[in-house]
Amino acid sequence: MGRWQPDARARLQEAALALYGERGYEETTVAEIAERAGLTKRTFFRYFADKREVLFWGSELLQQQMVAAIEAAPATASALALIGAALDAAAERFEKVREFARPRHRIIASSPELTERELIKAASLAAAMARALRARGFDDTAAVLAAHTGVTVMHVAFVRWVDDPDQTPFQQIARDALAQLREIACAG
Amino acid sequence: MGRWQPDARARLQEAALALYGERGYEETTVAEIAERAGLTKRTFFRYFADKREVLFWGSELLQQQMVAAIEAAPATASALALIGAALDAAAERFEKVREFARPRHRIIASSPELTERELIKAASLAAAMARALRARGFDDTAAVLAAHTGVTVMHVAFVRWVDDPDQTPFQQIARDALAQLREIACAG
DNA sequence: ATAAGTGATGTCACCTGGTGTCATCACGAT
DNA sequence: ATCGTGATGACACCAGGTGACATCACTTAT
Repeated sequence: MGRWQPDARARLQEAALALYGERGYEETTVAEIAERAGLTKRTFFRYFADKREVLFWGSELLQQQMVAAIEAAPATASALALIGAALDAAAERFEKVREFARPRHRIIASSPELTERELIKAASLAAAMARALRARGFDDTAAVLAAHTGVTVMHVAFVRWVDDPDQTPFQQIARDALAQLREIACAG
Repeated sequence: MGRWQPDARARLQEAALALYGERGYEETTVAEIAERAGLTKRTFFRYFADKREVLFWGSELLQQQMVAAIEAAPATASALALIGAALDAAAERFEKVREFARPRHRIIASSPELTERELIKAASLAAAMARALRARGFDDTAAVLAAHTGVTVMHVAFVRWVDDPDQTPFQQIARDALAQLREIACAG
């Protein structure tokens, strides 16, 4: 083994998740996270842009998979069908990280600063989905509306899923929510 | 005139808007804003919780008016009709501040930090609208979906409105967007 | 085998956002 | 004239974040 332990990034993530959970986000210091990981504050900021980002590393993966699902759907698909395909992709990803999703979500929900960061990630996801929809011929307004709507449905479903005692699959919860949205928009 | 010039808050807001516009948000220091307003850094933080909040003071007014519009609508109104009423209220408010809306929006869009703050304000608005919808008998999921959808439509319309060379009324742009959303959700 | 180079880390100094605490001063009330 | 009150200033301090440079293990060329 060399001078440096491997997986510095993963160690920092684990340390941060643990400390944020134990003592709260605001009460945790970057220096403490780094120390717990056997590193220094300066090194923390070489791996993560700021104190919040350590909880969001890897969130581009979800974005990539949802965009890919939109691109891969049959050419005849409606906007709502494309959103459904993206949500199925999200379901696949979420089920894979179920174990971490709950504590992470609890931490984020407990801090306005972290909630802000999550919201801008969601906005970035929506923008990426809108690009994919535009690329499939939808006009700008329709693409943006559909993309944001999809992200909203995802978020609503996520909150229900992460605290669901029955462990209902995300896919089912999301599909129900999407159907409910359709009712709202088409009724009256 | 006494020791203190009046309207310290307004002076701080003006100074901040001017400096953020001239030199950029990140490049502007709270001490500089305070100095331009004839005050000190400490006093700035007595009026505003942080460097971002100075651009968002008064945003509860929009929320109050949109919620009030939902509460005041006829009892038979559908969820979509209630969103429409809320958007009309937003239109009224936006037209009143048209002059400031553009430079302020430019500044916010230029800084991720400020965008984050705007997003959490939007989320708070959506939560308030969802409460109002629940109070009118909608179940939780429907209320949250409708409220977020309304905020999305508002935002899409706002971005078009603020840069529209024809100065089309916000109300019209928002109504068009809402109709387009309906098409998306009900088609296919 | 030794020297040079490379990449990850540590060290240190520094700026700025943000807060707690106490002093100060103008004003109104007594 | 005195006293209280509320807004402000002054000052010290902490933590997030960054730039610059030193350090050390490991690799590669000679």
